[in-house]
Amino acid sequence: MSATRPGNTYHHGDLRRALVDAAMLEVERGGIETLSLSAIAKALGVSQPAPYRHFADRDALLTEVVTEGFTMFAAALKAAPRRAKGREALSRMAQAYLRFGLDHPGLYKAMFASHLLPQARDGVALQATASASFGLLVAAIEAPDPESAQRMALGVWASLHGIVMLANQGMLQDRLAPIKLEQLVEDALPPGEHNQPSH
Amino acid sequence: MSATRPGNTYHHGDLRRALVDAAMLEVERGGIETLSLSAIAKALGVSQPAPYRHFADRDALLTEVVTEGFTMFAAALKAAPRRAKGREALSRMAQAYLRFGLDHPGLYKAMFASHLLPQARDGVALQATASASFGLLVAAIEAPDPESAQRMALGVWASLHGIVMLANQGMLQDRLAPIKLEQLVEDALPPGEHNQPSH
DNA sequence: TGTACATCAGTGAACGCGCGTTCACTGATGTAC
DNA sequence: TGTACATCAGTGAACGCGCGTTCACTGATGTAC
Repeated sequence: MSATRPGNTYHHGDLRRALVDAAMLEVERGGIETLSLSAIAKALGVSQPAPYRHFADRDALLTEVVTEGFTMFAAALKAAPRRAKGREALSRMAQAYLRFGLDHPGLYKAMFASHLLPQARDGVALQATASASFGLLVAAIEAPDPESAQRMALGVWASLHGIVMLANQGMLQDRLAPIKLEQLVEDALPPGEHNQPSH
Repeated sequence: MSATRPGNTYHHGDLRRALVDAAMLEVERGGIETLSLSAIAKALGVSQPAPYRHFADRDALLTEVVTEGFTMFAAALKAAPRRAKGREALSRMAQAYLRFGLDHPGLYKAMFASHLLPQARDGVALQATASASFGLLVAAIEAPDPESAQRMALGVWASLHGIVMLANQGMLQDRLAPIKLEQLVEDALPPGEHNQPSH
């Protein structure tokens, strides 16, 4: 009866968990459009209406998937700088951003370019979750005042988002030649104090 | 019998043209996912299978829409600099890019973030069309050598793409405060010779 | 420990829907002579 | 100009499909006494 369902081992075991995992895989494989509740239920060896015991509808399951995506994403950004500080920390965070986007193309697109985020119902909660990640970026920027930091962070975010989306569309591979995506990310960051050499 | 169908005024008038126009409107309104051949046919007062006289399938119609989108896009970029040269020309082109993206959210997303571009069948032709626009961007960049120009253009492109996509998702409006999208675009460009003031 | 009951995660059948697409056709338009 | 024919853009009916979702149900699990 508790909200967190401690040891939920009913009939199936933990269908809710299994649904979210399967949905996440499907979002990665085929994107958000092709995800079908029926197909997932069938794949899990469960009847078609079974998912409705755990999710009000298709979008509710998708929202859960995307929410978990944002959590993973924030964790990746947070962990990236390790002990580094200042400009180096920002660089590592940006590279972690790129890596996450490339490693999870379907999930990333579902998070940042689907109908879920602009939606009235769950969009607000998702927006808040997404904002946490953006906050990490702002905090990693060194700027004279908060407004500059916000502005620079927006620029960096847009760049990273563009790089990830274009790369995942396959639109950069022919044009990169010797240039690497990592270098493109580095170029997108504000210059460091000592104008450090590219690596 | 000519390929261009000179005065095609058969039964409907010009169903092909009408289909593309209606599809473009639908892509703008509801995006690429919700576009339905049947619905469009019905809306045009024509039977459900009529579109198949002009397009092999749904994707063929969508490809046509996106191709026209790229043509409009390239024209907008090309026209933007007017008589300006150098850095000012680049700035105007970038602002035109932003404007196009904001004015045609559904079309822009269909062009740059749909399944069509990475597709084997028509993707190649589309990629070529898209490349023309990117070429305009490269040409507008002043750089010591072609490789630098390419690299800088990729950076600018990614920034613009990110700004457009995030803005159209509604993810920037709460964060911009006094910052304007146009300013964000300006920030994304390489600095000019005289470090000109922002306008 | 044993029994009666409440809860609730699953089932099976069915719904209405709109979709993309195929088919054989019809009838309007264009063309050759 | 008139007729016979070819072309081809449309129609009407139908297909199979998978979808999201609702419903009344069943049977396993958990709980109170």
